[in-house]
Amino acid sequence: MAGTTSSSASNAMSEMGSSLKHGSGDIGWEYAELADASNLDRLKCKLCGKLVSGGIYRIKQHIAHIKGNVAACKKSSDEDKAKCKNAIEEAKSKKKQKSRHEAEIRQEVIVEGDEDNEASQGTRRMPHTLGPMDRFASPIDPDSSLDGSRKMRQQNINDALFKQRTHSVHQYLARWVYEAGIPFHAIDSDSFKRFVEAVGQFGPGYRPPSQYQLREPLLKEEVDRTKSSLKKQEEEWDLNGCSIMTDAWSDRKRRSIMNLCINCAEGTTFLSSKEASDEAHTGTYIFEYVDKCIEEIGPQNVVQVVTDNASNNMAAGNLMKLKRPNIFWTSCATHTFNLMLQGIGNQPRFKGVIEKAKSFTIYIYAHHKTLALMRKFTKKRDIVRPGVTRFATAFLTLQSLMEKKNELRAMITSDEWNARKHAKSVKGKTAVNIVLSASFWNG
DNA sequence: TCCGACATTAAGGAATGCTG
DNA sequence: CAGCATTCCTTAATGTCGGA
Repeated sequence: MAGTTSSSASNAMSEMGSSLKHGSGDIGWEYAELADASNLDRLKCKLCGKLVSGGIYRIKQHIAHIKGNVAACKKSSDEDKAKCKNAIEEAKSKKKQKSRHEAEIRQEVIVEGDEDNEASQGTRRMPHTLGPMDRFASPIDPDSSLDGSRKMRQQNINDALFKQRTHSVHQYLARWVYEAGIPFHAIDSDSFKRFVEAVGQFGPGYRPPSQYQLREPLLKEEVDRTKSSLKKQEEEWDLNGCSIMTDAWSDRKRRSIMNLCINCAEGTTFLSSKEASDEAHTGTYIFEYVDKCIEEIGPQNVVQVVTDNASNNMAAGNLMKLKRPNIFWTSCATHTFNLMLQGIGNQPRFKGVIEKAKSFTIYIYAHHKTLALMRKFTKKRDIVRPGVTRFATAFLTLQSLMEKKNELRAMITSDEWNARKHAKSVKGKTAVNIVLSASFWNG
């Protein structure tokens, strides 16, 4: 769609012989126009009419009489030459500036107590421009003499110096972590350690990949690698079979997500997930999704499917039984347990207490001041809050309330509590009544 | 609910590399 | 050195989210 409109637009433009079409303000367009609307690399020099392929850059070279890729334009004036030359130089200097900036950043890096700093600065340029031979050099620094001396020195380095240097590297690392908002635990990951070691082995002048490299080629490589590393698991599937586990949940944006994981003796793998907000989670829907995945893995490998006990899942289970009678449809034990707790919780005797506890905790957490007050009295400990789906937490809440019984009672009878204006509201009073009532605590 | 600051994605274009 | 392919970068469009 977009392609057709843009090409028709460029048609119109080239008819007008205008360079406007290219939103780029590149000066080259003053001297060239598209020779062929469909081929952006094929350009015609406005001065001598020469056809040049290879894009606007070569037009500039053509005008500026820069040899190597195109024949020089015979009709360009000195002014034109200068203009294009400037444009090229400018772009080049811009690039240079960028790399110089980068180099400067590198230069700034001084690892304290690094007495061969001077020496390495001298050689820094060398690895910067890798020659053709570097390709064949061993992954470890090829310059053995330099490398050897450095290694020796590191071994002989005295403790204090070593510490100092480590510290100064730490600082650079920490700054990066803070600036970029890297989660702290990232530092513990093995891949990070490998990375650090790799940089160390590379020596000075390592250039990190660009954003582009990171998100396109490198990512693709990594995906392939991961896939191949899962080969082992797939073999295990073939050998001993596997189970599929599924669950649906809502993320923080209230999007509904369905997950499928595969479990086998080798471990658990995430298989796929699906955003299913706009689909009703009917049994058929779930069944189709799971069935598709079974098809992918190979029906002969799948032993069972594990789900929670929601009725739609049970419906899906029935469908599955019809289509694939040899696959077990198992409901999750935890969920069964959860349902049991829920059943207990619904009995009138517990229900009242739970309701009271709920309204009390909700009140506390609804206002930040009451919350702060509560934390003060309970010494920073929170009350476990009831989740809607996980019924066990209702009981955990009760337990945690019991633990803090005395603190809570002290809190609501304190002056600080009474000074709060919420305390006089209806909800506040209800909360107080709950905590003070013996029937609540005694169940 | 509207705005502004960012983040993410997609597409276009420049630069460069390779080959005959 | 022309022609084509590939890589890289920039820009424009679009999406997201917190705060007024």
